[in-house]
Amino acid sequence: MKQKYNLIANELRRQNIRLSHLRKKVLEYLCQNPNHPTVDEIYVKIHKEVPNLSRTTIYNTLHILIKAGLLRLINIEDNETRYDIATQNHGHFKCEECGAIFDFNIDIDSFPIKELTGFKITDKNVYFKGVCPGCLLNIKNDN
Amino acid sequence: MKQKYNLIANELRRQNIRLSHLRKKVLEYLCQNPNHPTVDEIYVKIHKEVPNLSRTTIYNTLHILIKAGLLRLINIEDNETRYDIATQNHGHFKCEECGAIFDFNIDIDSFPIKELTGFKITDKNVYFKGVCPGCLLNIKNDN
DNA sequence: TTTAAAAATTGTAATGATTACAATTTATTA
DNA sequence: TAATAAATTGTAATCATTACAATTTTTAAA
Repeated sequence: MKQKYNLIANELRRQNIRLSHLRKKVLEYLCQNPNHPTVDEIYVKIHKEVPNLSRTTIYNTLHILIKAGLLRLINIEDNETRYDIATQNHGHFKCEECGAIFDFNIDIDSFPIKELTGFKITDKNVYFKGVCPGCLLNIKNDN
Repeated sequence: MKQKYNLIANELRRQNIRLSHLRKKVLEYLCQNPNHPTVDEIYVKIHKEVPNLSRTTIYNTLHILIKAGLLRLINIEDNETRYDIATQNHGHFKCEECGAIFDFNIDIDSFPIKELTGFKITDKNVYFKGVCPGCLLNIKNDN
């Protein structure tokens, strides 16, 4: 958590992007909650400590982090955008029962795709959907 | 094109989903334009032939096809939802310069992910982003 | 063929996330 | 301390999608 925060803080400094008080808060939240939060989840939490916080600030900060290559935007459902500070090579599984998102390791680079030779690839995403073991159990028990 | 249309029409019949005049139009469009259209692209085209067409009808039809497992919703950007009638196992590459989406073959099932044992997986998606060869060439020539 | 019920379609209004932007506040530098 | 730049706020606009009641069309039965 703390290591990741420091790594990102350093990278921002290197890119001459100021880490203001509110941006620190957002970055702390993202590092402490790597559970792919929505904008609203971030806003509601920080708003408790900073009552006159604007949603626009959250959007601004997230956009800056994305532009700096330090945050990844996750599009699984078309009506909810989520953010992921863990930028290692991994996929996402979304449970359609409880809504939780699970990370899983997958080395996408190990499949060279010959149809994409000559393409410049800057971003690779894998996401699965289905039902997680916990919800599968609940569904069974309900019957 | 025609084969795919017939396959889907049969499956709809099997599921007791009526293929009305407008639904036929939408399905024809999707089969003839497997280039991952947006709702608006579909609407604008069919609206030319059917002037008093409602957008809601397009949404309804697409939802019905998705529910029947015959259409796939693609979320790459968070502000544009696209639809894909080709349901074979393939990935999508989106060019961030020209916006085009390219299909590529990838056999996702060939990577068993041990972290997801016990999960019920119903949907697997892979998408990449970057710049396509055509746009790479244009960028080079502009300099 | 006529009629009643069911399904499809329309069109308007509501929703809700995101963005635009001008005004204000805060931080930085000379 | 003053001048400048950057960050933040808050309201209004945008835009895709959904909700829903009214209307039209289709289906199936009498």
